[in-house]
Amino acid sequence: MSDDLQLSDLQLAIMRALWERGEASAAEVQSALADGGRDLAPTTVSTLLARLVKRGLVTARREGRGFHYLPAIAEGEIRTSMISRVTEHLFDGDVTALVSHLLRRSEISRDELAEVRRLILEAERAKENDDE
Amino acid sequence: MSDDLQLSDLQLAIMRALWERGEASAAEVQSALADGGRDLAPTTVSTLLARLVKRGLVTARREGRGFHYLPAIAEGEIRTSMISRVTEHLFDGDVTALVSHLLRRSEISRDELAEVRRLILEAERAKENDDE
DNA sequence: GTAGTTCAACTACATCTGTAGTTTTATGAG
DNA sequence: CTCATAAAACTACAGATGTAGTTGAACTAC
Repeated sequence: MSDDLQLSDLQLAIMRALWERGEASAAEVQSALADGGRDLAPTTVSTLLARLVKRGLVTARREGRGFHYLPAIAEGEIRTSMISRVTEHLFDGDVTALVSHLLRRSEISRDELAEVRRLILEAERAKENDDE
Repeated sequence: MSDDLQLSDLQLAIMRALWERGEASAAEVQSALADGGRDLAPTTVSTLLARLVKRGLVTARREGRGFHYLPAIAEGEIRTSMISRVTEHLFDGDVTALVSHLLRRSEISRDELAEVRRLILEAERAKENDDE
């Protein structure tokens, strides 16, 4: 499971634009990126999209004059795969160590901490009802 | 803070070898990688080390016939930087969302959950004594 | 239907990475 | 002092990525 789907920041930004919208034209993606501070030439964005299509992460569908691009993979899958990599290579696969690092290093607020605690308790309850 | 230090898996593997040992010769790094399943030519490892030196992440120190390489950056710093990136680009900077994902998606064991819960409570206590 | 506009397709190129061969240099053995 | 050896330095090259220009095809507005 998980074909090791690692994306660069820029590729991720593009996928995010698509995930948010469901689908979009190259021009729309270009604007989205520009709004996010990455003002790339339209051709650049098209090139990137074409590469993602080639790689199977995005589907292109003819839409009148041009194309519409839609994500061919779920955001959760990418998240899982990318986090796996970090956990694996940076913490020897020890999720606990990763969380520990997050709690210590990040500027995590009191509210966030409380929220995380809630999540944990919830996860524990879920595990209970789940005779593994 | 954090000059965006992103390392590839292979680069990380090398850094890990150095962090574990404090310092090492190219040959030692080569063996370490081989033990970890990446059997690269000695020259390849040297090339990689040279590049890391050039990039300032590793220091080379003459040691008799050859060199000894030592990490010029702490493991924690790399971890922070790489996790930041993931948090930023994959979860819009929302650490809580990242933890939530970890709890739901990862195969996290009951024991790990308990450990994480302990960490949270500890972090909360620490925050208390810390009139922000 | 002719010209302008808008995309997609194709081409280009620098940089980084993974990978390793070849050349040079220093060092230890004899 | 010479030779073998080992390690560093240099060179090479393919693939991925970031970036964008050029070309060609199709649609739009006259």
